[in-house]
Amino acid sequence: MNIKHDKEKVISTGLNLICSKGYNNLGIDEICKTTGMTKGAFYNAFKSKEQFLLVAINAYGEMMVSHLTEQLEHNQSKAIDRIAAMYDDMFDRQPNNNYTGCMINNLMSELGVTNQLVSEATANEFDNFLSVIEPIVIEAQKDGDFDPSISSAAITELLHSTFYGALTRAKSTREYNHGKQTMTLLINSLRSI
Amino acid sequence: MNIKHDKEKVISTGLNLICSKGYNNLGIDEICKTTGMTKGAFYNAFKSKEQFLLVAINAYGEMMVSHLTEQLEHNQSKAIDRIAAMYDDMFDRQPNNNYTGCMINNLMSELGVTNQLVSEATANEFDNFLSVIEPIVIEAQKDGDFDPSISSAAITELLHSTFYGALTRAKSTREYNHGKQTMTLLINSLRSI
DNA sequence: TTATTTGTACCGACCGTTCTGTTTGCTTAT
DNA sequence: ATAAGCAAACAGAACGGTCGGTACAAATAA
Repeated sequence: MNIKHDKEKVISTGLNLICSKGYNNLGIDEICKTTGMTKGAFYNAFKSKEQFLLVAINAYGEMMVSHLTEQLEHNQSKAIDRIAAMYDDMFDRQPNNNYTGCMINNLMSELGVTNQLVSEATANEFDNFLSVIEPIVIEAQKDGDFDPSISSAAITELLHSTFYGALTRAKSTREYNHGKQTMTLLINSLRSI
Repeated sequence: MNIKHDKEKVISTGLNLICSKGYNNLGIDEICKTTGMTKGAFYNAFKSKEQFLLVAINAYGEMMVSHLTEQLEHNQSKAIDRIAAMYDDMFDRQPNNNYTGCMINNLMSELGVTNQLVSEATANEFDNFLSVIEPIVIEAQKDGDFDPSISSAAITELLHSTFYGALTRAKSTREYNHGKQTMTLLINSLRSI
């Protein structure tokens, strides 16, 4: 049961490739070559390219959930500020990531219409992200920073949808300040009084 | 000099195919077969698949600009309501379009990182859309519905970024009411007083 | 041994593109 | 009017390359 090129490595490498090149534009050969594994090992570990994608989506989702959780965890600053800082940080990372954006958002867009399994998986991961953010939104409502009469789920969805829209735009402009400003304006508009 | 399969038809057909299948997942053969033309005719009209895409982006952009202009043109209702109605209408169309979303948004996501020409073209079309919407935002500011102290460009960008984010999400959930509610919440949050 | 994992050659299908040859419709000379 | 000449438009077979996936023997573990 010794796997030379363990799944972990292929997944994390392939994940980055999918992020930057997209799914249809990425070949198995390139995944293998980049990882340093061979096709035999790849197809021994995954039954198809699609299944590999589903595994990668899952891994990416878990990664992001723990990243978001960490970013949002309680510290000295207020909930609304932690939310703002999290989105700011996400945009700040884009230049270093060559503006690859978010894998989930990219795949929803590329395969949402044509691949049922992928669209279900990405929709599911999106919901996972919302589940991490919503408690902090509720906290901000309790702080009186967000209007408590508005559904916390609706606010959370608005926040993350806007984030994804601005992130997609950043991919083509290769510029992240507009995105940061857009998120800031949104959060300020949601601020009660 | 008579062109049997005039460009117009190929472009409008191919445009819809790109919208629903994406660029990398769509072959010239399928474009030709769907349009009823042959490869000879296709490559006589376009020098490459990429050039065809650029032409299609342009055609789609013009189509959307005139559509948006029409939707937003002055009528009995207030500017802010026309904006809200436009986004509502856009979501209402999604089920009929099989949740293909917006071609510009899709291409920004799929090719933004890997294709310079396409990312420039899509960024340009996005700006064109903003140019159509911003005057109506200014009108809403004059009506006192949007805060006039906020940059109209920033408000417009926030509106359309959120729209794109929610549209992408709709692709994977195949459901458009969340998107409509998100846009409504955003517009109400932007409403002054 | 026996079972599992790896490396590599290979398959058929499909890709974007180019090719050759044919049709088409306009121009021009008669 | 009509026929020759011509260039653009068309049809669709063919090309080299790449794709996802498989076959199978060698290597490695149990």
